[in-house]
This record gives sequence, C-alpha cells and structure tokens, in this order.
Amino acid sequence: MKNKTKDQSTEEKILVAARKVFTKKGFAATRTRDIAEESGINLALLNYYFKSKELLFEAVMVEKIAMLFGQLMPVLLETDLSFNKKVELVVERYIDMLLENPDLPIFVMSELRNHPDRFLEKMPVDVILRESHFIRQIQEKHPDQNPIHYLMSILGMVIFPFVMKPVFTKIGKTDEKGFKAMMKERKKLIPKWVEAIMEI
Amino acid sequence: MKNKTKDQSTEEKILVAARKVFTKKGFAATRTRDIAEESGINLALLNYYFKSKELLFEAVMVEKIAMLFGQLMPVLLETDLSFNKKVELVVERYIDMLLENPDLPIFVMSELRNHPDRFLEKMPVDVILRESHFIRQIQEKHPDQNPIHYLMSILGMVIFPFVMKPVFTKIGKTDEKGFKAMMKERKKLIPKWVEAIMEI
DNA sequence: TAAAAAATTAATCAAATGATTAAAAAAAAT
DNA sequence: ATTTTTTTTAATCATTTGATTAATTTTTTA
Repeated sequence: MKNKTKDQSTEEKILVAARKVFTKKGFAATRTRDIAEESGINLALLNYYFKSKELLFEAVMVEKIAMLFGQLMPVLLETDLSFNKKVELVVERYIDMLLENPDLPIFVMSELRNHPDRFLEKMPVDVILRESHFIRQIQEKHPDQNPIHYLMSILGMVIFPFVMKPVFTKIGKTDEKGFKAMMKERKKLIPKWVEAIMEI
Repeated sequence: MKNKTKDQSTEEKILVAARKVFTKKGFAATRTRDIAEESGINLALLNYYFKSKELLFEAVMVEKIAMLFGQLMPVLLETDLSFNKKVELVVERYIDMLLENPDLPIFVMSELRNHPDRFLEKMPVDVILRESHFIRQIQEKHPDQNPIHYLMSILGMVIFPFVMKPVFTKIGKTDEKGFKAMMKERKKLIPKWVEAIMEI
C-alpha cells in the first residue's frame, strides 16, 4: 500500500481495459481474461485488485452512470437561467460528452436491464423529477401536462442518434465523420426545435 | 416431419421461451438451459430443433428486427399521404407496437453491438434513406438540411422513452400504468410537435 | 400389428471461465 | 543487509455451459 504510483498504475491499467471491454461487449459477454489481456496483466491480478468480476464491473458502471448524469444535473438544478438557455447548455454539453463516449447510453441502458435494482439507486432521477428547477420551468409553461414529456423529447433528440449510430454509420450513408458533423448541427437545431415545441 | 401440430407445438414452445429469455437477458447472459426450462422441454431438444444457441438466437433476432421495421416501412414508402399524416401514422402505430414490446428497442440495439455485421444487413435502412417518399418530403420542406435530422428526432421522441422506461418506472414516480398513459398522450403530442418543428 | 421414423430424455463430454493457491519477484521497512 | 510486506505470476480448481450421444418412447408408415 505504499508504492502509490505503481499501485495506481496497474490498478488504473486494469480499469482502463475494463472500461473498454465492458463498454464494448457488455458484462455477460466479457471474459475477465479479455480484460487481463487488454491491460497486459496477469489474470490473477485482476482478482487481487478488484476481488471479482462483479466488483470490477460495478466500479466501471458507477463511473459511467456518473458521466451520464454528471453533465445534466447541474444545469437542470440551476435556478438562475432561463429555460431556453438551459436547453442550449444541456444539448451542447451532452452532445459533446456523447461524441467522446458514443456507446455510453446503449451500454448503461442495456446493463441496467440485467442488473435492474443494483444501479437504479445510483441514478438521481427522482431528484431531477422532484427538485429540479428545469422541471418547474416546464410546469410553468405547461401546467396541464406531464413535464416528463418534454424532458423525454429533449433527451430523445439528443441521445437517440447515438443509440442508432451503429445502424446509420455502418450502412455507408453516414460515416464516422458525417455522424460527428450531424451531431454538431444538432447542437443548434435542437434548442430551436424545443423552443418551438414549448410555444404550442 | 409429419405430426405437424405437435412438431410446431414444441418448436413453437422453444421459440416462445427463447423470445422471452433472449429479450430479457440478451444473448450472452442467456443459458440454453434457461430456455429449455422456460419452455419445459429437455435441453437436447433445443439443439435437436435449432442446432445451436446461435441459430436459435438468429431466428429470434430476425423476428425482432422485422417488428422494428415492419411497422415503419410501409408508411415511409407510401406516396399518397401528406407528410403530417405519415407522422401521425408512424407515431401511432409505433407506440402501439412498442407498448406491446417495450424492450424491443434496447434488445435489438444492444445485441447489434455484439453481432455488428451479422444483422445490419437485415435492416432496410438504406431503403428508408434513399428510396422513401418520407425522406423526399422532408427534403422538399428543408432542402438545405440533412433529412436524417428529422427522422432521428421523430424516432427519438417515440422510441427513447421505451429505452429509458426501466429508469423512470422503477423509481416510483411513474409506474407501469403511468407509463402507458404517458405514451398514449405522446401519440397526439409528437405529431403536433413535429409539425411545429417542420415550420421553422 | 410390425417395422421404420421421429421425438424425447438422461447422461455425459469438452471447452470455457471465474477464481484461488502457492511460489517467485519486487519493493519497503528495519 | 536482512527481514517483511507487497506485487506478480504460473498452475490449477471447480463450476458452468453449449453440445452430443446413445438409449427410450412416441408416432407414422406399410
């Protein structure tokens, strides 16, 4: 527990590989040997540092969930910004983050299906719904409607293209570069669309 | 190959169970024994009828992909309907179908990640993009923009709530009934929103 | 009804896989 | 320098898992 640099180095090496392999293949399809090989360490070291596949996965999953909500929360809770400004910020930051982590949504959502209870509690969904200024702003504009409708639509327009990315990229119509360009365009389009939707 | 009713009965029993288990747990996390138990048949029968886990999975996957696009295609290709009418139809039919098969999108998309090339070819994405009247109608209204933007937004607003369903239901805010009610509301909301978006 | 074919089962195999152990190597402490 | 602790490795274990086999039962055919 002394050699801090090297400790962190191997532990981090394992984590880096685990992030990569788990994210790409999912928990069930990932073999601990894959991670060991990817990180260039002995298989036993993985258990030495992380005790089990489950615990290593949990470490990765917690990080990913944090990424998924870390960007979102501060903006949604902020009380000193207009609704439209918040939409701009959320869309811009989220698309930037997802361009760096394209398979984050599909990973988190599909793993959530297999480990239902374990990770839901780590998601601050009730905070968003019950305490966020953003939801309150929606309610002011549309007191008669469920505010989740609008949150869903915004997130759907932002996140869904990343879920569909494998479909639309591999086909050849939209390549990797084209996808990135499209998502950058969406940064400007989505806020305008949302503005229009809210006016109805 | 004669006793047709009973043949189909066991084969169908296996398929029913396979649909259920594969959809719930994904390919990698599914054990052939799970399917055998779920369908109340001997494990060897599974291989007797479907040769391998892979082939059984492929049978299920093909069905699911067909469901995912079967609804969509006819409407998108239709040449005798207005754009707005098509949006109405797509949204209505798709939401109805997804209410019957809530985990269809997350299943297909996450499996696509693990079997990338194998199933992409079974998706008529290029037909949608290159030959659909729907895309042409979008291009007429917005000649300067990539029509995929609008397709993505429509599908995102429709499908994304189903991807997020486990998150928003388990929390307690929106229960199963609430979710269904919300999606029924969206049948009317989304077409109005799309109409507004297209006017910009 | 007897023979042939098809369906079903129990038992088993071989490979894969998560995990452990015991020994060796490296680093830290004394 | 020597001891102790920490890190790393190779070998191995026990279990799981997809698949097969050989025997049994059921159904079909003749």
